[in-house]
Amino acid sequence: MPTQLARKPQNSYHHGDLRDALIKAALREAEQGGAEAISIKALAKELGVSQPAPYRHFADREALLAAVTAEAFRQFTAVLREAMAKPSKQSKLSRLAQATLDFGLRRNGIYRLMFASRTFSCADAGSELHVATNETFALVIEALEAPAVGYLRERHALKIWAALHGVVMLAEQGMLTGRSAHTTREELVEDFVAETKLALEVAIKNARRSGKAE
Amino acid sequence: MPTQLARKPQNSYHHGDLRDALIKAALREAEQGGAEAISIKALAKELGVSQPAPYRHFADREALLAAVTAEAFRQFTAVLREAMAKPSKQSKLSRLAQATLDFGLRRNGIYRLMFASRTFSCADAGSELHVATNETFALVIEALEAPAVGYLRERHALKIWAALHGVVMLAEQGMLTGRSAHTTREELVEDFVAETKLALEVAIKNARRSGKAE
DNA sequence: CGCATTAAGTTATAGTATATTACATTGCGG
DNA sequence: CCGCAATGTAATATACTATAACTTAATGCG
Repeated sequence: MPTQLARKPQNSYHHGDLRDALIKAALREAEQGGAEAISIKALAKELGVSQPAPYRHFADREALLAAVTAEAFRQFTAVLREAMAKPSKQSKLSRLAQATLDFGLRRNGIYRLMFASRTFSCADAGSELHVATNETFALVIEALEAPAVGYLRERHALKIWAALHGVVMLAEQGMLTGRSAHTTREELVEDFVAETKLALEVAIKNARRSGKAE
Repeated sequence: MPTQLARKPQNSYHHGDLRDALIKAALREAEQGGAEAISIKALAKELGVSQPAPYRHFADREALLAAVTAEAFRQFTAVLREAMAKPSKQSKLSRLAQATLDFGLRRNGIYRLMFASRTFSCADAGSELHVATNETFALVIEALEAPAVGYLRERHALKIWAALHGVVMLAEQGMLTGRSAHTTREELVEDFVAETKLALEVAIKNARRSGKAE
């Protein structure tokens, strides 16, 4: 028998909270195999309901993936927030960066799911998924620990995010290992962190100077 | 052995060059929808052969994807090489970087296929796919226009590659547009190019100094 | 040249997935 | 208590991967 949630009636005709259970179970499946490992049929069987039951809660597979991806982003954000909160010798940005790498590699199936491209660009602007990613991005900006000077924070947040994303993606498929045995992933990430800090500092100084000059 | 026919004998029982035709047709399909858009069945129908025919040339779908991905990497490498070859005011690295962005966005389905993670890590070391990616990486190193000093070139090549990859991936799914309307993708890429040049220059200088000191 | 061998197709079929339709059950508000 | 919407089930259509068993064409060798 599938592991039921303790929340609602176990033996009843209705599941009780199928939608939530589907998302959680799908996340477990995606942990290893990414989005491809998520099968509506398999999830239904695991949760002890008929195959069409999930379609009461999600229009199609894409809709389920979008919800799962949003939940994954929320968990990601929570992990980053925790990493940034705990006291450490490292800077906030460094902790966020290393936590990103760690999340991306440890939970690589989920990470791949999060950036699987189709789901995000198909979702509309106000959607649950967009809200979730915005929160993640806000955290990256916060990690910069920089004052708001024009659009500089956003720009550098985008840059470090892109760079981290690239490292995680290349590392995930083993394109890093073997190319340069002398450089670890962590070192690459720390390089990007250092360059980001430096570039941001310089940019802010320039912006202030030209701002005063006006 | 007779040289392969460029065109298929249409009336013949045998296709003539089904393997190659499959790869080319699959690339066309992937252009829009990525790896998911590649269906053995659909390809067979399009090429006018029975559904199981492709299995004479590829053990399973994964094997086909690996071959298609390798071909995509070769095309990618060719595009980069061309961009680097033509005379320009820009540096080689800048041209390679912008060409990467352009390829990644214009042919985004193919680009996603190339970095779809599973195919690469499943292939073994000497495979066609690994050879193809190694060639791409060699081109990135070449674009740095730096002397070989220890593992510095490899390291910085990895960094710029990861950064570019991150920009392309985020841009592809629309995670860049809307976040910072003031910064274009091209500017982000150029930023990374500039930082890479600077960092590499400094690193080489340091390495030479400490090398002489020893 | 005749013939075995093999590469490269074919039809038929099994297995699994998504998704739709029509019907059944439950619990809740009026 | 009744109506009804929410949520489940059964049955089914469609699509894709993959295998098995058979057929055809080309090749190489005595």
